[in-house]
Amino acid sequence: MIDDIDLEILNIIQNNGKIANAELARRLGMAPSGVLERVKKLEKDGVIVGYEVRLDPKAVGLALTIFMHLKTADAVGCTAIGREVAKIDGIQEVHWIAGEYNYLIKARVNSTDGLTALMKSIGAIPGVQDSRTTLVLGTLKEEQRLDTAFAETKQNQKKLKKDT
Amino acid sequence: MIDDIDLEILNIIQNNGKIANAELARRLGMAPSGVLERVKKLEKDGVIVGYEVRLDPKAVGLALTIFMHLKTADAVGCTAIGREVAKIDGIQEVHWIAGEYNYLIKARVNSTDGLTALMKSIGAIPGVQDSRTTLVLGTLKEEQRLDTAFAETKQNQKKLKKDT
DNA sequence: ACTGAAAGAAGCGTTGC
DNA sequence: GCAACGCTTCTTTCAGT
Repeated sequence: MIDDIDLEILNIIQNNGKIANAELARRLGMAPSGVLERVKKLEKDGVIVGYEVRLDPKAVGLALTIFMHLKTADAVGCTAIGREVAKIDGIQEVHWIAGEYNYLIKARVNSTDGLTALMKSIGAIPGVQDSRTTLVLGTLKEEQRLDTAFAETKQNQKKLKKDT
Repeated sequence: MIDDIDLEILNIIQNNGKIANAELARRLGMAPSGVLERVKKLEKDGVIVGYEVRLDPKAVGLALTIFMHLKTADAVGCTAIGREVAKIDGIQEVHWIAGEYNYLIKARVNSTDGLTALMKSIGAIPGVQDSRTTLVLGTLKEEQRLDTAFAETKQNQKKLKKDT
C-alpha cells in the first residue's frame, strides 16, 4: 500500500522525471538509499510505469493532432479489432469507450497527407465500419501528471471517511 | 535543424527517459560530451519539452478515464473559456477542436463521484453551454512516443522528395 | 524500513583540435 | 562541432540498527 512518503515521492518525480535520487532524498530529508528502495518498490509494483520524454510534436514535423471515433464489428465486450488498430504507427492512444462508437483514438500526423495515410491504414483493418475524425486546432493543456489527491493511502482513506 | 543523429537520440530517449548520458553516448558511438551538447540544444530549442514519469492511474486511485466534449460561448477563434477549463485539477488535456463542440478534454477521476465533482467545476465556468461525456471502458494503448519518421531533417526532406 | 559509509560510475566544465 | 581529461556529484550496495 502507498503511504504518504510514497505520495510525496510521486508528486516530486511527476514534476521532474529526471531528478537525481540524491536530490529527491534531500527534499524528503531522508538518506538516498532509503529513497531509492522506495522508488524501486514503486517501479516493481507497477505504480511507476515508466520514464518518458515529452517532445514538441511540431519540432519533429507532426503538426497535426487528431482524434478519431471508430465503429467496429467487435462483439459486445470484445476489443480484438481495437488491438489491431493500436498497432498502427502514429496512433498514440486507443480507448475502448461506451457509446455509439466503440473506440476513441488519438494520433499525430504531419499534415493532411499523414491523415490520409492513417485513414487508409485504419480502413484496411477488417471490421472497421465507420469513423468520425476530429481535427485539433490547438492544444491548451497536455500533461501526464496525475492528481494524487485521491491516492489510496491509509491517511487519505481516513480523511475521505471523515469528509462523508 | 534536426539531423539524423538528433533523431536517433530522440528515438532512444523516447524509449527510456532516464537513460544515462554516458550510456546514450555508447549506443551512438560518440563521446558523452558531444551527446550532452546535442541534448542540451534539443532542450533549449524546445524539441525536448520535459521529462515525465508515467504512473498507473489505478494505483493512485484514479480508475476512471473520461473524455468530454464541450460547447462554449467563446467567439470564433477565441479560446478564453478553454483556458479557464484547463486550470481545473484532474483535467490532463484540453484541445481546441473543429466541429460542433469547441473543446475536447481528457480527465482522470477516481469514480463517478470524481466525475460529478469535475462536471460541477466545469459547469461553474461562465460560458460553458453544453457537454457530452465519454466513459473509457478500457485503454488498449496509451503512449507519449512520437513517430519521428516525418521529422524535418535534411535527409528526410531528400527522401520525401524522392518518394514523390 | 531507514541510516551511513564507501566504491564505482556518471555528470559536467575546461581544454584542445 | 567533437574528443579527452579531471574534479565534483550521484548511484547503489551492504552492514548495522
